[in-house]
Amino acid sequence: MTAGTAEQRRPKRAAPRAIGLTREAVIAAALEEIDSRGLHGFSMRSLARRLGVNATVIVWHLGNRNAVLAEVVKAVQRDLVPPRPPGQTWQERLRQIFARSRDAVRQHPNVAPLIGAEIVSNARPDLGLVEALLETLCEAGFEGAALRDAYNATHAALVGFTTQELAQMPSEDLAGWRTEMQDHLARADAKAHPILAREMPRLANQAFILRWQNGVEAPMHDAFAMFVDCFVAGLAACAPRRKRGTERRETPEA
Amino acid sequence: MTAGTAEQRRPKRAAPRAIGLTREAVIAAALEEIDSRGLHGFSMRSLARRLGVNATVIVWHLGNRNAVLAEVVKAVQRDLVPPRPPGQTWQERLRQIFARSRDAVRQHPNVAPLIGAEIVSNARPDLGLVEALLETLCEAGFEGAALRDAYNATHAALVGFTTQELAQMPSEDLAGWRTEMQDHLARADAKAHPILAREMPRLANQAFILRWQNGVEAPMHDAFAMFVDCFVAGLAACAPRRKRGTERRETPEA
DNA sequence: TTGCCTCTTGTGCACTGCTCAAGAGAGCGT
DNA sequence: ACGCTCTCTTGAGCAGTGCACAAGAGGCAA
Repeated sequence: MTAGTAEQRRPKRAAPRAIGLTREAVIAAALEEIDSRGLHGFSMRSLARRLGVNATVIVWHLGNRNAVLAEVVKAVQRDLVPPRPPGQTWQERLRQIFARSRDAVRQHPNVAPLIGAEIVSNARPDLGLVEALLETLCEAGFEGAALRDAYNATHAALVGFTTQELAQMPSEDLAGWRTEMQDHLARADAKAHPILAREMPRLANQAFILRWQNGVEAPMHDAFAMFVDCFVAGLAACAPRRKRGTERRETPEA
Repeated sequence: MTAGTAEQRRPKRAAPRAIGLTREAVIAAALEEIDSRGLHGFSMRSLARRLGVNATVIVWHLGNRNAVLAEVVKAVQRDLVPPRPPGQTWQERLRQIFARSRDAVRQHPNVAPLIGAEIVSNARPDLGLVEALLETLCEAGFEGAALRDAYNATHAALVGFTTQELAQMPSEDLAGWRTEMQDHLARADAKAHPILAREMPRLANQAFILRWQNGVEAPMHDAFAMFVDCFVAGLAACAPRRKRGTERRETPEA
């Protein structure tokens, strides 16, 4: 409650007490905590312990556990949209944003589920990303309702792949879970699933559903590349006003 | 521990005690509990309360909270792959699986984050789905490493959109969160985000990042349709061995 | 009868998010 | 110098969590 207003009021007055805990310090520590202990191991108390502080003060500064997480997500997704170089096609622009988005999440893989599966991450969102996507899709020829749908499809693709690539591992009994997973694959019925059986050496631990490590230990670079290729090519094919795909964008002369 | 083996051993012996709780009953009740109370509100104790049973017995039967969730996910994803009608193109097949997958999750939206963002959902996975996707992609012309990548891209698309469409709402202070969200959008800087400002009426609560309801209350049918269109068209464009897209599959003569 | 095996219950531990008083200290008006 | 208010911090406490650990109830076989 008071926490929200405290944000802007900060510089007006020096830290009244010795500790001088700030919003920013809490957010930074929270990100560290999630990076090292995982989302499951993150708690208000553990965060407070890291800061050498009583847990209640975090509630006072941020207001809520969800608020802390929302801020962490925001921090991870900072600077997703770089300045656009001249002459960049909309396809290149889209690929650039896709790549940066994945890179950002890969640096903090434990926050992936927040971004992909909890709407909390939308609190105080980065409208710059929205604008950049809209701009790119306008250039591709979408407008009106189709622009909205293309935006949604693009955003889903932007977040969807990485969220799954970095899906959370089970928090307890990891070793047991892994061997159980491997056993299950080894016992797969080759007659019922002939293609799966044939391709198993290439798929085991390298494909969704068939893996026992997530993208942190077993990244899926090639699959991501193909995913982006497919999606961008599909967008170009679906764009109502067909532009020549490789056409350069007019460089602004100002 | 003993729980895993108890599964097969069940029919060997009648329920020795009055209650006669079964694995299946627990899973069904867990799904009901998640449907009605949400994933956040689901706990071993609340599940036990619903079953009129001590919480420890659930641990005995299933072994773990994660195990319960894994079984729930499996139940939701049952029968994702229908028998394939003759003469169905691979594109049609893919669309069919996409549609069924979304429908299945939409019937139990609260489990969406488990499917999309937690690898727990992969425990004892449905290999039938894997085989169906592989078969379809083979038909599209993918093989070898490209087949693997195409499979991964397809699976990411299959789950990614719906996971986000049905992203979890914040569990507490929902009304306050919604008005805050709307205020934030209303205060958007029209000069910094001109396209966003122009399209706002069409985007508000109908687009990712810009909504205050999730897919349960504000479904995104059109966006999903475009997403699938894009992806399938892109796959066709990326397939190494180009097949004529509308070509009918040879009906097996057996 | 004795023993075992399957299922069920209660208790207890360490932990969680969050609320509610109760301060400690700085700055300000008088 | 006095209190006063406002900002920040602390501790205790509540209802809840997942799970481990006995301990028992009842059926079955020897």
